[in-house]
Amino acid sequence: MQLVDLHKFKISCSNCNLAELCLPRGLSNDEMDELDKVVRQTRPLHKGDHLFRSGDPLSSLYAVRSGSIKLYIHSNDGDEQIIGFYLPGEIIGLDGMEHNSHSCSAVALETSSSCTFPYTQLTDVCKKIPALQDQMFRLMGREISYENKLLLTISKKSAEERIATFLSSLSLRFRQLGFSADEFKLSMSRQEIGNYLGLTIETVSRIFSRFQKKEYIAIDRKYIQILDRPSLEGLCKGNSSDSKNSSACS
Amino acid sequence: MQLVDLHKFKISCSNCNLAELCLPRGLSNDEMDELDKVVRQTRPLHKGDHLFRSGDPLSSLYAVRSGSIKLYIHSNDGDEQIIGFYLPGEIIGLDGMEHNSHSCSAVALETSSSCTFPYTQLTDVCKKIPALQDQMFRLMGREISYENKLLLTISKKSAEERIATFLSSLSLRFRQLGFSADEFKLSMSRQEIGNYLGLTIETVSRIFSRFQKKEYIAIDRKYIQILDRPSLEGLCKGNSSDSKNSSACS
DNA sequence: CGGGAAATTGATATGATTCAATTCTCGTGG
DNA sequence: CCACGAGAATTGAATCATATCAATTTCCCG
Repeated sequence: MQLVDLHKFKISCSNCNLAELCLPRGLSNDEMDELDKVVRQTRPLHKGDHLFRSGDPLSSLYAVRSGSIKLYIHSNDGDEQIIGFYLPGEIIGLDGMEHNSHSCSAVALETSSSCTFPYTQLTDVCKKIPALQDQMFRLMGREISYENKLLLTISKKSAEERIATFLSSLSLRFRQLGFSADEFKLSMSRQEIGNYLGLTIETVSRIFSRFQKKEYIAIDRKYIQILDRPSLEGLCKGNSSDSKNSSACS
Repeated sequence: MQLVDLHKFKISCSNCNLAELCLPRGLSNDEMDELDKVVRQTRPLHKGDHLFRSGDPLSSLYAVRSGSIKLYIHSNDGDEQIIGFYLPGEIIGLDGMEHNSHSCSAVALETSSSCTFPYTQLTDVCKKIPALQDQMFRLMGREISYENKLLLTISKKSAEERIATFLSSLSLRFRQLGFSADEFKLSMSRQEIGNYLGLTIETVSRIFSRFQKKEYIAIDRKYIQILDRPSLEGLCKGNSSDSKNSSACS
């Protein structure tokens, strides 16, 4: 097999199994062809590789295709805050649309790949395809709602509740991707989980141990199993130790 | 003067002194006329009146015209989290674009007025006017960046730093509106400031007292004066290090 | 005026952090 | 292939920042 054969692997939204979760959601076949003219593949990212950094001009938006990407900002006195962990089908770079330059940085947590949508071309296609504009608005609205909820979690919840919420959210997203909701790998370190949730690494570790002792979860290094979903989701709502009634815990 | 005379006061972006901060930013005169066909006035809101509530269908986006509006969400166990305080020229309702229904509630902190942009009409105009779509994207990107910074503030900063950041941010926004940056009225209660920043009312009160003793500020009930801006801004190193318009905090 | 919510201030409690000491893992090179 | 070293994670003890509890005081608003 020769190098030119790689052309066969040209990224295409029409053939992508993530299309229904991702940018092309809601597009007709013809419209998707238009989007396909714009989308580019990106070389695979290795753990630690940056997709973009804070301050870079906004050349593109990106869709995670495989693996996972973390977004973070830093303050000028050195603090770093992780904004989110992004899984396949999720769009990153939206924050950069304010000033046409990225205000956060994106780094791969593991070997990952992404699709690239050059920004000016993308907005041009949006102008031609109303359904794409609608979807862009939806995605940005989702990002805003997501951060609203995160704000509530960090500002109002105890350490246990934050971690329960984090695990429930991951679990839900894996299910939506067709993976197991009860058993998955955490691609981020305890340090990163703590940073994201406004906790120290020690607190994260202690709470994982506590959850394991209570048999809410089983955790081995990076691999985690949800054993008692009702209890875990009870915690998301703030009920200290009530294992009854559960509901969406995003 | 008769009631019909009120027609004279039909809201119009073309004549609005906030146009450069608000949705019509960057539009030509012709384009602004298109937007004017869509914008509606809303009856004045009194303190405590809701513009919309969580769960309401997204009928419109709103621009604050005068006064101030707070947005908040609540969790299913009753916690409430204030997401932001919105001043004239700022757009609210964007979070509802995910599911076409509001995920947070908007309430007036004082007598306020707003402009209403019926959502379907607005997106239709966006499809006709590329510059308006661009501006919508910018505004949504701004909202996302704003929440990123807030997340950092709440998750990584001490109580003093959070309050200093809050005051600096308000001050900056008042200046951009053409009001005094050094002397203004806090339209929100201590309770609401605390809720917004993830602190209790007692902590907020104590820190205001401390800042006053140190002569960073003078505060009399709702009226506040910035006396020592450098010290205050020294306390809020926590804002994102974007080199562009890095004026004050957040 | 007068009642009640909002704000202030002080004393105490506590959840999470910090400091410290191991233990565990994994990648690397001999 | 194994041993080694360094980072990651765990666990315990002490500390601290902020919350909670409690008591006034202030100041709107009716």
